[in-house]
Amino acid sequence: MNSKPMSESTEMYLKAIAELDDRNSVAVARLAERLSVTNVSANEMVRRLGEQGLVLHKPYKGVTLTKKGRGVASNVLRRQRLWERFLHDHLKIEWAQVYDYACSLEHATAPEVTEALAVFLGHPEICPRGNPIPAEDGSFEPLDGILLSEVEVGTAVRVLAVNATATDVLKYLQERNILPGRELEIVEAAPMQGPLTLRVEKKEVALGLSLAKFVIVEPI
Amino acid sequence: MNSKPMSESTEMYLKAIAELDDRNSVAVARLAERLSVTNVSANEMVRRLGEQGLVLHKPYKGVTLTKKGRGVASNVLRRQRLWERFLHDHLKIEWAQVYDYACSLEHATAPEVTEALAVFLGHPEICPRGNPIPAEDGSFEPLDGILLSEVEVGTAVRVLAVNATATDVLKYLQERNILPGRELEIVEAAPMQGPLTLRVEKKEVALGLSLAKFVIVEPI
DNA sequence: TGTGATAATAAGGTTAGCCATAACATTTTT
DNA sequence: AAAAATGTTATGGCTAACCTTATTATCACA
Repeated sequence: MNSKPMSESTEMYLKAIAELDDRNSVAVARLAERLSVTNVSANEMVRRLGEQGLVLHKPYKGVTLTKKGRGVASNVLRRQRLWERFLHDHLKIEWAQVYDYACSLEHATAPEVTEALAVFLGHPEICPRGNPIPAEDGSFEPLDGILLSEVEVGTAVRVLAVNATATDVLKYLQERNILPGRELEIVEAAPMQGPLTLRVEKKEVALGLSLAKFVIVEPI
Repeated sequence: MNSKPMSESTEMYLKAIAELDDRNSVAVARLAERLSVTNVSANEMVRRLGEQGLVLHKPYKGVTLTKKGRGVASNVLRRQRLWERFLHDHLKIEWAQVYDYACSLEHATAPEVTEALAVFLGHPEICPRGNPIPAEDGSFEPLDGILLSEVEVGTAVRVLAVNATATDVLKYLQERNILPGRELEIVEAAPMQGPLTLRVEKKEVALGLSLAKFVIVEPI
């Protein structure tokens, strides 16, 4: 086993790559953006991660997790999402804030605690945001849904997951009832990358395309 | 409110002082010992804490928490001990390991999470090691017991709390059933700072004086 | 094919928290 | 009161992650 403790920073980078990754690679600039660091810092860190064999960086082509890196990332996601469940279901913390609080806890959680937590929670399979919780061995089945931003006008869909992580974005979506499990219909899509108009819970709401990219849905 | 986030290191120092403190002051060397850093490092850190108004350091006389420092320390202890309760009562984690795991979690816990946890746990008053859990405002009533090392031979006592923090020490005590709530009798005290012989749960066990100093008891 | 946008690297700086070694100050013990 | 033990400060060094500014490399498109 090569389970030397990873630094918090390392874990955050690997997790961010896993969260952004569409099974392909992630631009270092996207990474920098999500982690709120400069491009230069992200590049430095990516180099370090590469030296540790956690990622593969092809300059100008993006970063990919190695097998080892993916393992660590799954593990982080598992801890993160188990804590999300606990905070939401048992501590009754507001949906939009759960991600953020869980994020702090995840780095402070030993394997034994993680597994005890999983048992306590009854081995949940998805987190409050709708994402699958990786198993202890890192495996999980990816959601098969499509981005809300790519749905045709007139379609009725059900929200599978919300992939945003910033609390303010989550709050915004929560206020508009765009939450896992809810059903909605695309009423209109404004031209020129304009906002969508959705019918949610009998009300019409407008949603910018960039936010719609955070929402994963399936047709119903 | 002066609640800028304290660094993990700062929290650990303040907590250590609070845990060692007999309402008086703590030698910097004791602090260094408990935190496993060199004396030089501890002195440096104490200087920094002094500059922030968290402690008072009288050279050669020890460190004392200021009002502000004590407030922060109480807060850390509250988080620590609430997590201990959770890990022990709900996650069923072994008594001796709870302190250590809780220690990592405490630094990653926002006030809102702390209070939600307190509610979830039903506002417990003592941690699994027997120590009082400070209230949200930092107040708590100190235990009034005496050190096991100072009890007269022949006395029967009840364990109130175990003040050790190192997992191996806790394991050692756990194996010998020296746990909060247990009753025991001092059978013999070897001369020259020698070990105590105790009767615990009908068995006799020997316990070195330095370990006995971790155990707080009350006569019965 | 050249040009503007984007990505990467180079160079030098900052901070917190640690380390070792050595000198100096004080307290405690003899 | 001197010696031994202990505590403190001074110096100089280290590391991980960040930063800024400037330069260079590559890509993508007109």
